[in-house]
Amino acid sequence: MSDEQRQRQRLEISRHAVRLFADQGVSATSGEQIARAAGVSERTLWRHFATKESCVEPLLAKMVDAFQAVLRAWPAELDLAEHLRAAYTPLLDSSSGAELKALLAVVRMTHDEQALRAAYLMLQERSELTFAEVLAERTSLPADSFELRVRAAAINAALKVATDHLVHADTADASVEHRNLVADAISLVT
Amino acid sequence: MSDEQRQRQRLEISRHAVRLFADQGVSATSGEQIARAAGVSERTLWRHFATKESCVEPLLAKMVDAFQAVLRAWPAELDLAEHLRAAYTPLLDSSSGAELKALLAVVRMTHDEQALRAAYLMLQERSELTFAEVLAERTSLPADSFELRVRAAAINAALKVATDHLVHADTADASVEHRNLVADAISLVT
DNA sequence: AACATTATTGGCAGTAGCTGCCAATAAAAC
DNA sequence: GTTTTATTGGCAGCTACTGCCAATAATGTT
Repeated sequence: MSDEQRQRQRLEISRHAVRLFADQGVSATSGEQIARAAGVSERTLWRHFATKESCVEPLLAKMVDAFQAVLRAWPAELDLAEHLRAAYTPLLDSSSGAELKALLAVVRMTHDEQALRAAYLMLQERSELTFAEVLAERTSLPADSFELRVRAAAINAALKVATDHLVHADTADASVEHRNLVADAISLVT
Repeated sequence: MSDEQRQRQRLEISRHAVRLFADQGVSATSGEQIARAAGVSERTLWRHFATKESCVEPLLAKMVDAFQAVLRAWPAELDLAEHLRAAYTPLLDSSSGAELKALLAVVRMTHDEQALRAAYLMLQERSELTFAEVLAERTSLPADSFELRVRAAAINAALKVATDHLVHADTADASVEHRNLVADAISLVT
């Protein structure tokens, strides 16, 4: 229960941080500002996040979770790309349109602010690990095998490129576009 | 010419930084120490590197360069994995055994020190871009195409996983082992 | 309901990574 | 040999972050 509270608070802080980052830029936003906006002392802010850039993590993690859920629903006998095209509508489902816009805004910001990009890549690598776990359940591969890790990394990389690509030319319906890009990318590496 | 001098100095600083990092750990090493060890003022250190972690970049870039050279030598009609198995001995050629050990030590350190891992991932992403350029020359794919970027990302991810895997169980002849791991990994995603 | 215990928070002081600014020195151009 | 230009160093300063202790809130016990 206590842990759940903590996650909620982290997400709350994350929202404020992302809004400030989007409004003023990352480097122009101080930890003090984030703390004040979130109604918390600076000291506890740093207890929740190691760096100010990592404040975006809880929000981004929602995207990762959504994708992970799709992976979990993947029947082992089907082609992954096809499954994605059929079942991948998680962002529209699990979050409001505003939230999706915020997510894309963060990813877009990572292209200008180096430190934020680094935080983004760190999160991606964590997601790679969870993808590997899911893959281990859905396939016959051993959980700690080299092949599994490579495949998880490839899927992760495909997801990253697709997301970056979408962010640069964002269309009317980003969610549908993202689904297709991800499916295309993954069909190339599997 | 001036730029070449600059690169040399960066590499020189990088060596000292890596040695200090390996000896005392990253967080226990201060920018002042790095500067003093490299015989340069702290101010100019920060002119050369944006963060102390990024001091490892010039050294790591040598590994990337080596791999890139192998990619460049890839005949378009051959299977990439086979080509790698035949032609991939760059680390032994281009650098001394001590330098290879230093490289692996850095990669190993990235697993304990978060900030260093972030710097490592940033470098990897830069290498992804250069891989894409080389691929554009060696294949018939358009230089800025989505498919090309996905393939470059997959190769990059495979290289990363293979390197990480090697670092955890380093054998007597790391170079040969690395060649095989990279070739295996890439054959899975191409 | 009152009290003891434990976890979470805040304030304060301090360290260190980094930046801007100007003077000093070195390199290059002429 | 002098003017110009690029590189370096020193200093001051900001802020991201940490350790430490007190305060408050949450939780459990009787």
